[in-house]
Amino acid sequence: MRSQTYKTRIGEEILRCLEEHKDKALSVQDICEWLAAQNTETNITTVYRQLDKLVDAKQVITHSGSNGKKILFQYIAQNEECLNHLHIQCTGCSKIVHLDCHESSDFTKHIQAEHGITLDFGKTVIYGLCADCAAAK
Amino acid sequence: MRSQTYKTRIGEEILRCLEEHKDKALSVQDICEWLAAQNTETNITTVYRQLDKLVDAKQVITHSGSNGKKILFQYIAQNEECLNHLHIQCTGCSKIVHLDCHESSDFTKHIQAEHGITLDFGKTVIYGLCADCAAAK
DNA sequence: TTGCGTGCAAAGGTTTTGCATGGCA
DNA sequence: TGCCATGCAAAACCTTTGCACGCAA
Repeated sequence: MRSQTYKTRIGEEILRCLEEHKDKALSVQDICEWLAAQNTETNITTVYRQLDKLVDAKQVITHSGSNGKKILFQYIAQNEECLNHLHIQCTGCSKIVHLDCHESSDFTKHIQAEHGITLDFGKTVIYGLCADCAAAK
Repeated sequence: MRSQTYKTRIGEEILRCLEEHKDKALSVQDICEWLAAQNTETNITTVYRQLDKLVDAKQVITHSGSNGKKILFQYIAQNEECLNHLHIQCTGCSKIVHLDCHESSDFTKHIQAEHGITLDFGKTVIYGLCADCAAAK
């Protein structure tokens, strides 16, 4: 349990980075480089630790990437709404699509009712290719 | 491009291991230990290389685990049928459920038609808690 | 002043690579 | 015999941890 949290420049910049890339999947490396480009050089360790705090505070959700090697830190969940629907990430442009339509919630209910499984939206990322990337091929 | 492939004892044992655990997610470590238990001691490097070949040959699909650290090697896709439906892994017992019902294919079609995204079944694992594990809590 | 945040270095774990040797065809 | 497969060691990579110092409150 964390008793208190200080507000620091780096912490705020990381949040800003995540907010500005809400629909993109970022790696820790990406965040570090973005910070550097903003003249906020920092150690990668600090990024990891800040992200841990943000995850604790439920402001950010983390996943492992489809490549299996690097963990990708994803979008910011402002009022936890992202914990109530599925997400798709385009394997081409790594854009995130939020599935908050009712067909998806029907699907979720079906999984629950027929297969007995309660989905974990915070851990799941569905991969696919978006129309733009498909057209670009 | 691989010009040829030899059939070796270790290669066959790894396939057997995957077949016998079709509904479980395995780590490379797990496979190694299973082999050792079958009196087929081997180097972990060999397992990695065999799995690479199996992936090339589309006999196996690999994913990164939900924890984000270890890659889990999953089931074997005998005639690629697993590349045509989604999979759910229980975060409790790591059992794999194959979603080959038509509600799922309706969902897939919806994603395609309304969101313009073609799902990548080979890269996607949906996470959730199965009924047994939920009851055990 | 107190104690969390940061940076650096080192450790830990997983996966990949290089090279010599072994084994299938 | 010709190549691919294997084993061992080392390297590469990502993430975590320890410790001293800096900085917010």
